[in-house]
Amino acid sequence: MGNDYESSRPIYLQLVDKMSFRMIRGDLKPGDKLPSVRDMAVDSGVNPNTIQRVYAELERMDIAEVKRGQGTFVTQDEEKLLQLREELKQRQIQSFMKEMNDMGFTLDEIINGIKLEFDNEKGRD
Amino acid sequence: MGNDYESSRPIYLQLVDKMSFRMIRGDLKPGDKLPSVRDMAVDSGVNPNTIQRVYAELERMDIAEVKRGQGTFVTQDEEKLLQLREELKQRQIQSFMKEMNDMGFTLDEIINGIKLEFDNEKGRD
Amino acid sequence: MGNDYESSRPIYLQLVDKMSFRMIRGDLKPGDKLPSVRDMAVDSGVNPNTIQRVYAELERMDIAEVKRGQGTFVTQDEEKLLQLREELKQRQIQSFMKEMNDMGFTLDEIINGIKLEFDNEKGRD
Amino acid sequence: MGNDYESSRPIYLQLVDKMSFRMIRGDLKPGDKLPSVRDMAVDSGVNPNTIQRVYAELERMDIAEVKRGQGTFVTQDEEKLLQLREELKQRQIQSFMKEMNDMGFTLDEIINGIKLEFDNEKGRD
DNA sequence: GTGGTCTAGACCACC
DNA sequence: GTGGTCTAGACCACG
Repeated sequence: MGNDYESSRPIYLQLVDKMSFRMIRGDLKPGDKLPSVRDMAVDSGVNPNTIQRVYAELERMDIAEVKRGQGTFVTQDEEKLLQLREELKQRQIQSFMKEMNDMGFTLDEIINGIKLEFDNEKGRD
Repeated sequence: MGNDYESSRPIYLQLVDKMSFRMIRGDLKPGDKLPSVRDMAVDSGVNPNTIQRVYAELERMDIAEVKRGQGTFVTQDEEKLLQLREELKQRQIQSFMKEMNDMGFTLDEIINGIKLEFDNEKGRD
Repeated sequence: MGNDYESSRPIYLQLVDKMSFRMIRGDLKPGDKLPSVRDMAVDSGVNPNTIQRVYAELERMDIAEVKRGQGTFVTQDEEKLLQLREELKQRQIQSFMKEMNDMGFTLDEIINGIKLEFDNEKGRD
Repeated sequence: MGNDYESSRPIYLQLVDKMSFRMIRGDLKPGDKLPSVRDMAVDSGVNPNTIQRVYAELERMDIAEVKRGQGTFVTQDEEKLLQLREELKQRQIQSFMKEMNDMGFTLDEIINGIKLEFDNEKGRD
């Protein structure tokens, strides 16, 4: 039954993640302007209020700044972005390692499996 | 009211995972009897039909065998369990690596982060 | 309540067979939409859950595809259908031959009897 | 009460079939004595009245003769047995061919499939 | 006792 | 509208 159900994590948080990813990847650089609330609402097929909430959350995380009348921008504070990058990395790794540990996999198995997967991915390019 | 959103993955699939984990960890060994449908339903706080579906799925995966009137048992075929273990490992790794790749982390960053996390975990024992 | 249960083969499997037959006969062609779960439930005088199980089984057999919100469709993979056709053919033949063998009929008797029956059928057209 | 009900065909008719099969196979030859009603009732785990009905039916079919005080015997009339054999053969074939026809198989496909199955069976001896 | 099937009716996610 | 999940409770076959 090819069900996805990837996660019922609230849409606004999914969008927060998506924007965070773009920032720490460098797709969105310090000082870059984010799409307008209205544009992003249309692009995401979502209510503008939801985007409003996304931008508010990004500002609360100190990685975006809202300038009234101009729009929303990626923070100029590069340090903040690096910090977020590290946090996200370790958060992902921690939950991954907990699961793998619960299933009884050893460190070697995990690292070998990761290298294998990495090579496979590279091969597909 | 007070929704968790912990995961909307269907309960029956969560339980399939849970039982699979126990088998590949060795908590449940080949030939072991699984709890009766009704017992597990009570233990899991779930309807017996849901457990029935779980056991049917485990049988479809060839990792459990149903003996009518006697109960449901872990397969005797150890090979099947090892196979499942590898599949689950690579499945977990694949989804993890996809996410990390999307966030722009390098292989070295990931492996170093994992070793770090592993040492921290060990330190807590 | 006037239950039939004419054969003790579960209703959902009888319906799986019925749909399989229609597909391998070509009454239902690749890409054709199957009746909605609710419609078929009414037509068959059966609970929608039973039909749901039928469609899940057809999908598991890779001869139907579920498109969420749109309906259930015969697979586009014609190869799969031909494969199923062969399987069903040999399954029917096997159970027939077992019975005939139990009754002590020879291969020649069987084949001659079949040709005779075939000619009679043709004659009735 | 160890009831089977495997098929909902009445038990007495199932037993009639079973005895017929033995006769046309030659396991029971013309003039052979059938088990006593009481013995067969015990063997079959069935009420003696049911066996009474079986033997009555076999007599009605002219393939068994009841001799009061002596028991029930396979008919001496070999012709009758051959006739029954033909009837059963054609009855089986007819229902088989109807099914195969409904599924859309050609005569050639059927005959080839049967020869294939026959060779496979022989190989297993 | 065991698991297997089926119904009735509810609520959800997707389009 | 579509299918997917889950509950509650019934009855069945098997041992």
